[in-house]
Amino acid sequence: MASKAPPIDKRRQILDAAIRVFARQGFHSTRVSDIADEAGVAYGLVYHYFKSKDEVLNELFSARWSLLLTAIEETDREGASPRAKLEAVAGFIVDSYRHDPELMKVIIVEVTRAANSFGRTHLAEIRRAYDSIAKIVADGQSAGAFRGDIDPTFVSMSFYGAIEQLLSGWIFEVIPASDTDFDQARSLVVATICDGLEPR
Amino acid sequence: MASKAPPIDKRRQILDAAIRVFARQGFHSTRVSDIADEAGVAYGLVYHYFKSKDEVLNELFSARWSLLLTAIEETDREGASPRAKLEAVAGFIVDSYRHDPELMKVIIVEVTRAANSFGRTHLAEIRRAYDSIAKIVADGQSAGAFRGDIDPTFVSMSFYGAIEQLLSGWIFEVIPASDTDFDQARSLVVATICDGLEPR
DNA sequence: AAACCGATTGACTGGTCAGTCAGCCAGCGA
DNA sequence: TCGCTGGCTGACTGACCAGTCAATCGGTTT
Repeated sequence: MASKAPPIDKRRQILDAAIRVFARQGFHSTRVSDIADEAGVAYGLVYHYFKSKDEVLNELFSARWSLLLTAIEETDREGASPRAKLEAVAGFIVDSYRHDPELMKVIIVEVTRAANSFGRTHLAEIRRAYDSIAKIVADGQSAGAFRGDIDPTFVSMSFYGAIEQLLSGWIFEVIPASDTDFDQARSLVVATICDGLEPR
Repeated sequence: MASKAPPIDKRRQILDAAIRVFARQGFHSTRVSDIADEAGVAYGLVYHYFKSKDEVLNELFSARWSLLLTAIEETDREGASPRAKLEAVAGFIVDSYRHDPELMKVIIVEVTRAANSFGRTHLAEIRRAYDSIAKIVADGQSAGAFRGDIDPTFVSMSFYGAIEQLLSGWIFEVIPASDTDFDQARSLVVATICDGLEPR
């Protein structure tokens, strides 16, 4: 019987359509009617499932970002070497892009880098990622694996900023994006940061 | 006599007002009337000096960015060590923020990181900065000062991304911003990148 | 078969601005 | 003194679009 199938279906359909349209046109220049058209659904239905256009983006961001936070915190708890932890974090972010470039484009361009609009709304969630990375670095310093004369917060921002800039480069086709490039990028960022961090 | 003083005056007044208002409210949520009010000038005068609201931002960006490009290319031509060159580039960007935080906030938030709107328009100019940095790295590799197994483009993106993320942290008060922090940040980014880059 | 109910539809409205334009005013040259 | 020019003014308009809502549809319960 599975009586409650349809509602979930259409809602998901709208979210998926929104990813495609936001990625293509950007949040500000997509009309709600664009989302409805792309989803093959009536205009009003978008408002049946979501309070506003903003809420659609919020949901897309929060769902994905919480996966990322969980992955980072999980990695940290697993107790590998600090360097391996950073490698895992970089890997997860890069793989997120590899797996669903359109969604990651929307998240980075419209939220993470849109600090004046949606970035503000989600600042606490975003900051949690910075903090988790900083914690990995700080623990690495306590354990003597990283040198202690650098502020972990600075390192965390640089590390995340470097990764995000590489993603942006792929997103806007400033730099080539093949599977090889993805793997190289991950090692590069970690190697660069760590070889600068490790005691000499 | 200096007969042509007034026109330049008001135009500058509008640009300065725009910096303040864009920094405070963001480009999208400032009305042209906000700029006019802030400048103490009639609404229509903005359109006397500028073709559109967009053109005001374009002018702010291009004027400042070309200074940055000149500074980078100048530094490169001066023939110091590759590491010193990168230090100079990082220093110039950080000093730009220290000197005029509001303008740099506007440039980064509304252009550099707004790759879907103004970033697109100015992509070529932005890319020139990446390319200049990549050239410094590539030359460093040829000279044997940097190890050669890393793509200069990747390094350039990571380097710039790290700096921009630190600026964003200051702009949105995620990390503290004192003179000491500025100096530390500059050395940190360069130290991290270079100590990872230099042959061991 | 009749009442009911949530999903679905899309025409319509209200508010918001970017950009226009008709004209004002101050100084200058004739 | 009288145009004349060009910086300057701000009320107005046309376009755009998020969000509303009254109506319809299809299935389920009584």
